[in-house]
Amino acid sequence: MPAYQRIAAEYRNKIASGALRPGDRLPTEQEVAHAYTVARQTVRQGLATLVAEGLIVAQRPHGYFVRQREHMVYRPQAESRPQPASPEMDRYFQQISSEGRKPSQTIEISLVPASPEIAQRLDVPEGQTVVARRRVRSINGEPVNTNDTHFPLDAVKDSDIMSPEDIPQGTNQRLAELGFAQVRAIDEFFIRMPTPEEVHRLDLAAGTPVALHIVTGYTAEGRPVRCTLNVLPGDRHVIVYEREWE
Amino acid sequence: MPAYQRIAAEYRNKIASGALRPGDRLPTEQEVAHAYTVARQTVRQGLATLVAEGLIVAQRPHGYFVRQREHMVYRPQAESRPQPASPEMDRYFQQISSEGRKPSQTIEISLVPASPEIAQRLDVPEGQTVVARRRVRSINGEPVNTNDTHFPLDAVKDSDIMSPEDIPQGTNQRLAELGFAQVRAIDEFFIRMPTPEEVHRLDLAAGTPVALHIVTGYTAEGRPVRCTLNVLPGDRHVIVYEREWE
DNA sequence: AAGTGGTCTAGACCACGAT
DNA sequence: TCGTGGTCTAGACCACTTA
Repeated sequence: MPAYQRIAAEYRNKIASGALRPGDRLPTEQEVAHAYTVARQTVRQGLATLVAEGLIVAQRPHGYFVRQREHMVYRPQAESRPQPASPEMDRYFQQISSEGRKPSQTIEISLVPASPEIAQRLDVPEGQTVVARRRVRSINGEPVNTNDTHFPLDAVKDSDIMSPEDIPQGTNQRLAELGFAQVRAIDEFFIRMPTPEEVHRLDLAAGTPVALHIVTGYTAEGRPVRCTLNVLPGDRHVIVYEREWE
Repeated sequence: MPAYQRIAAEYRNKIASGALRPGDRLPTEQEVAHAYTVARQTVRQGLATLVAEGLIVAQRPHGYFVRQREHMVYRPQAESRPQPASPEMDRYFQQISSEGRKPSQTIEISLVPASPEIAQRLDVPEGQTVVARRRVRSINGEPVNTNDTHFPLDAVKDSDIMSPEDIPQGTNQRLAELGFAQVRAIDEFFIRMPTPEEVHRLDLAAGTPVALHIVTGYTAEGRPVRCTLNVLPGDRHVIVYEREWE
C-alpha cells in the first residue's frame, strides 16, 4: 500500500475508533512526515484524501482538525402535513430538536429566464421569464441551506410574492389566495458535490456533498405553479419522512 | 488565481457549457502542462479538483474522461403505497423509466451485534444479536445500491427470512405473516462521502457522494421490527416522493 | 517573528493496458 | 514497447494568523 494511503488509513481509523474526536487537532504535516520518514508532499496527499472524504478540515495556519456534523431535521412533509402523526415521530423530534438558535434569512427577488430544469417542471418554454425568490437560511449567522422558489410570471405578477420581504403566512398560502392552491407536490433529491458557486454561497468545507431537493407543486387542475430548488449541505441536515401503509 | 484553479475552471466551464460532453476525453496531463507552461504536478492538482467534484474520472492508462450520471428512480413510498396517485407522477416515471435492464442481487444472512445506529432504532440494547440480511442490487452486473435490513432476532428466528435466498413476496409480507405487520415507517437520509468499504462494495468513482437511507418500520403497537440501511450512490439515483396536502 | 498550510517546480520511477 | 496516470522527493516561496 502506498505511503499516503497508509497515512490516510491511520488517521481514518483513529477518527472511526474515537481516538481522535471531533474538534481534535492532527499533528502538523511536518510531524507526520518525520514520523513516516516521507516527504511533506506525500503527507499532504494522504491528508487531502481525508479532506475529500469530509473527515478533516485544514484551517490555516492552525492545522488540520477532525470535523463534526450537526444534523438539523429537514422535513419536507411539514408544509403539507403540519403535525407528525405517529408517536415514534414525536420521539424523533424530541431527540434531535434544536434549542435556543437564532434563525435568519436573506431574500432576493428576480426575473430570470427558465433554466431547462425549471422549464421542464413548470411546463413552460425554456428561457421563458419566471419569478425567482432566492433565500439563504441561516442559524446563528451561519448559512444552513438555500431555497430558490420559481413561479410562472402570470401567476404571481402584481402580488406581494414579488416583494423581497418575508411573507409570514408563507408563499404557499399567498399562492392559494391568488387562486393557485397546491394540492399535490413531487419531491426529488439529487445527491452530488456542490458547484463552486454553492460552495461560496453556503460556505461549504471541502468534502461536503449536498442534496439538491426539487419540489414541484401542482394545483387541483394538475398545473405546476411552483418549483423550488433547495440545496442541503450534507454535514448540516438529515432529511426525514414519515410514511403509513395504505 | 492560482494556476491549478485556472486549469480546473477551464475544464469545469467546458463541461458546464457542453463543449465537453459526457464520455469525452480530456487532453493528457503533459499536454495541459505545455499549454499552461506549468509543471505536471500543477496540472494534476487542477484535474484532481475536478475529480473530487465528480465531474471527471481518471482511467489509467487511457486518460481523463467526463463523467456521466444516470439516475434510476428510487421511490421509498413504493413499498407502502404501490400505485402512484397522481398523473404528474405517471408522467415522471414514463420519462425516467428504465428499459431492458437485467436486475440481479446477492444476499447474505448473518447474526451480528447491533451497532449503535441499529440498536437505537430497533430499541434493543447496543451489541444485542440481530439478524442482518445484506444485499447488493445490480443492473447488468454493475452494482447500483446496497440494502442491509436488520431484524430483532426473536421476531424472525426459525423463519425463512433467515435463509439467504430471494423471498419473492418480500420480507415485509413474510414479517406480516409472522405477526409483525408494519403500519408505519420513518425514512431518514444522511448525505455524506462513502467509506472506503462502501467504495469497494459499490465500485464507486472518486467524487461520488452517497445517501444513506435508513428505514425503521413499526407495527400497529408501535414496536420497531425492521431497520434497513440503504446506500445510494449519488451518480446512480434520484430519490422521489409524492405528497398530497392534508 | 514564527509557524502553519498553500502553491509550485523539475525531476524520478512505477503500474497498467493497449499495440 | 509505448504512453498513460500514480507515487514520491527535496527543495522553494507565499499567505495568513497569532504571539
